[in-house]
Amino acid sequence: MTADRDRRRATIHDVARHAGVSITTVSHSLNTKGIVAAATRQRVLDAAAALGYSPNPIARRLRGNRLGVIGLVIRPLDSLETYQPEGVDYFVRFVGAAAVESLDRGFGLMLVRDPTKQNAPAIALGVDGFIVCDPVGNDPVIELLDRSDIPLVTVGRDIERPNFENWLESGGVTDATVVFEHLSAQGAKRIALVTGTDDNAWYADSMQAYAEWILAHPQDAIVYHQDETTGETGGRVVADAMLADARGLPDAVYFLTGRGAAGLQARFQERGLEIPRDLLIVAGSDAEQTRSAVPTITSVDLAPEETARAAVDFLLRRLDDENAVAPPPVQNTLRVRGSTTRPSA
Amino acid sequence: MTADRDRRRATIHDVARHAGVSITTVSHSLNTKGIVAAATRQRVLDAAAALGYSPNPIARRLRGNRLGVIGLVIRPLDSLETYQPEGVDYFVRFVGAAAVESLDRGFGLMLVRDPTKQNAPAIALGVDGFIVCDPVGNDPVIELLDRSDIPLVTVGRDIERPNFENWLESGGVTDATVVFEHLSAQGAKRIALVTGTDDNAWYADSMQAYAEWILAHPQDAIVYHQDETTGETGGRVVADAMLADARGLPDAVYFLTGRGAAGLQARFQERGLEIPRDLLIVAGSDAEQTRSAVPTITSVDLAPEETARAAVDFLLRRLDDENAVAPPPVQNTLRVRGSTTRPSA
DNA sequence: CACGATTAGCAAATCGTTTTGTAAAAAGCT
DNA sequence: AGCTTTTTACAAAACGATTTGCTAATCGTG
Repeated sequence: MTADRDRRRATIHDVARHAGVSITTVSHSLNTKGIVAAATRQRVLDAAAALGYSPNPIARRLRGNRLGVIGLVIRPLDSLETYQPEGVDYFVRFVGAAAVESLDRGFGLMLVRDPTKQNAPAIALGVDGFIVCDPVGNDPVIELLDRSDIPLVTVGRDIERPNFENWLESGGVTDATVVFEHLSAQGAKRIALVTGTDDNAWYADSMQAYAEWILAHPQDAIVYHQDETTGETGGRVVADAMLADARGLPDAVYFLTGRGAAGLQARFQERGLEIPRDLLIVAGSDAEQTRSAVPTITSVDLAPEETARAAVDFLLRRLDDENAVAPPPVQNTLRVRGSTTRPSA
Repeated sequence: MTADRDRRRATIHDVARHAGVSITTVSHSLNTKGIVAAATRQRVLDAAAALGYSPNPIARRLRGNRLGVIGLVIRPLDSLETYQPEGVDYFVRFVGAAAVESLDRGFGLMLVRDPTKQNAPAIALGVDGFIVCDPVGNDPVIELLDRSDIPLVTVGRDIERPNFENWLESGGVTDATVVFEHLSAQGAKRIALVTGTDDNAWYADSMQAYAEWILAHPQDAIVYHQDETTGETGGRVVADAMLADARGLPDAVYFLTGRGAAGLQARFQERGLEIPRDLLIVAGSDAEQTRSAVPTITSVDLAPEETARAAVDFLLRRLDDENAVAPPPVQNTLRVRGSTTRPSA
């Protein structure tokens, strides 16, 4: 089952010898560079085919060419000490779609941890380009890649880097406004917002949209921040905090993380509230927990697949043209479900 | 925001010049090879730190060292003309867990399409090792990697390669037997088996277990094969075929793909059967569709996360020790749900 | 002080490509 | 024939590391 002869992979030298020419001529023939007589070129091609030769991508890259790999960093997963993506629906779907799109375009997709960390695989800085998903403010990963002259594209902007332009919109002001309008249409008068604790654009934009909404529709500002890594438990904690709040309960909650929203709903139900009769709930990202909760929870579908494809496409365009411009934002949609559908309506 | 000077990344030569030594000494100092005076070594280390030097992984790899990347090929996704992983629960979870485990061990995980195909990224053959998930019989990918002397580990064996030993068990004879026993305990007397059309070990082992079961518990052999890429639609097709079968309906169906099982159940319900009263259903792999169907469908949990971690660990061990031996099979469990739970029971 | 053993450090080869510069051969022109 | 131009092909220099010899310098020891 092992290689019959211990013959290593054929190199350009083998092809040259086999065709009776120099390695220069081989290289030129294969890459249609330089000037090579048609007959010679054919001879080289035949020799290459006979030997099953394919150029070594590593050697090629060393000389300055492309490796055919793009790196993907998912920041929110990164910041955790122990990577724990289970149930993090959005990222799993994002990775899958990004992989497919890259592969279809002839690139491998490499998943990498924060490349600024010491134990990061060294190859991280050898790839052709990077996609950074949901960077934090003044993200050191952007800093590093930028300094290393590696093209990069982010999904969601770095809120502390107004001059950085290579980013795609991913959920933002409009999304949040659509949610508030929906809640309002369902009769909500006191809307609460719950974000995570990361310093990213998604949270910042949602906060801003909330502030603007309140200005136009006066009510108490009810905002909670809950560490996104706490998942459903975190949602329960927020529910308890709301129940203990002297200002009284809101009549609608916009919880940005899907798992958190599910935990919040479950805890409120345990404490005797009926959803959606007593309280409306919307999750800012769709997740299995929002789809399988009872009642099912209205969620923003952030369209991770489409976003991933757009990100890969944008990066690949930038590889060829440094000045390629970002595509228009991906259209997200609100999936209205049981948690905001009053039986009467 | 761009690099202030167009200073490229520092090389070993820069460090050597800065420290006033030769590049040999730099290399030796950094890798603690050779013999270097403590003072010199410190000087080199300081210079390297001052310049922010880190060795170029590509150059390193060219000389024969490790790249720090492992490749992952998911065969069932590969065989499709258009990669379409949506809803394929098992693989998405597998990829996520494999990525985490690799990253934690200092390796990047690169997703690759069938590297035997022409348009595959060239780098595919430059990685340190490969994991191939669910190889088909006499898999050309194994052939290629083996010939290229790239260490590889498969999840599920290649059924036509009895001598190939570097594989992990993934669902097999035991799983299927457990399912048949469960169905039998719930009163089933005519069990049908539905596999996909791929030529892999999972299907083959299930077929064999079925054959053995029938031998011990005489009944008609009712076996269907349905292209796994057809998803829920495929499940409906099988249901219709069973309804049209002159031998009459089975009283239990073991459908290996989760989406297929969900489609089958839905179609039977449309045609007036009540599940589980009239027919028991078990899915061979868990999926969102089996969890959210009504009733929920009993499924085998193939433990993709644990399997992925075991595969990465096995491969990494084999990188260091060619003779490392495969770990024991991962324990799968049967998640009993509504589709096989008779209210009476 | 002479001698072998050890310690330090360097030049050069190597990995497999691409690219640059140059020389030889062929062709074109008076 | 003698000269310039165009073709064709090659040798050699990158790319950035690791590793192999080899030469000095230092150290013990009798």
